[in-house]
Amino acid sequence: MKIASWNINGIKARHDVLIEWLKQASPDIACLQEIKSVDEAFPASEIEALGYNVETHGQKGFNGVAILSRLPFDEVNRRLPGDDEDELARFMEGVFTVGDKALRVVSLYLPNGNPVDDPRKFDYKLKWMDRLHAWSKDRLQLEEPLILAGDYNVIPQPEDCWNPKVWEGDALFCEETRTRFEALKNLGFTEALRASTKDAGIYTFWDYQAGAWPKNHGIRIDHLLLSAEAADMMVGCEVDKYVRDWEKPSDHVPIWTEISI
DNA sequence: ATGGTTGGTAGCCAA
Repeated sequence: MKIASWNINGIKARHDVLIEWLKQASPDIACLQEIKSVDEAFPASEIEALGYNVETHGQKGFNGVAILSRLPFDEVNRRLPGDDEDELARFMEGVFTVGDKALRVVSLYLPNGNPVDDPRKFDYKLKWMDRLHAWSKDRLQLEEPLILAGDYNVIPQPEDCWNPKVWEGDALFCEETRTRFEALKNLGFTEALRASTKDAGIYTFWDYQAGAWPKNHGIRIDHLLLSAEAADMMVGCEVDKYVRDWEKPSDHVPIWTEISI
């Protein structure tokens, strides 16, 4: 079973590119971020025609996540618990049945957090990470295959960006952020890409600005975290870098893992 | 050091 994550940067602008990628990559489950659409306006018909069930958690203008799945949804849970005031659409969980097993897949869009001197941004990010930690700790007690897929806005290590000096002090790379990402993994998650390769210079995002893509000035911020039960079944993990060269690309590219469930 | 681009939206904000 192939499970993917992709920040598409707007479903309206990316619809045709998404359809083409779904046809070529043929994921069983695709977690999308930054759909930038309310649920009622999400263009689901062509996606459904390719055999996908579509569930969204959107809002007007920005943010918004979705899960596309060939398996029927047993359950959909929207919003990350821990702050009733948080209205931003950044988190949803789909629950599926595969054979006699439950499979849980989360599509998450972790706050960017910049600028770090603005508590509405950076503190919000850190608190959101703390909430994700608490939610994950709880879910792991189920001892089920669980995959946290999404745009984490976290550069885990210096080798995950072109030039670490540029990212010093940035909310994506600073100590508070990286420490929390490490703590999340230490609950018992396996980072799919790093279980597949230790190579430096693998990126999932290249800024639209300043020729970042042709210069390969990228960062690795889209991640798949697997519970032990999912990691035991992992066959591989890859980044669909070729999509960044298409017409009207997202600034992110898909990342996916294959699990033998 | 600075500037650079895209998407959603109708202001500029978010990235």
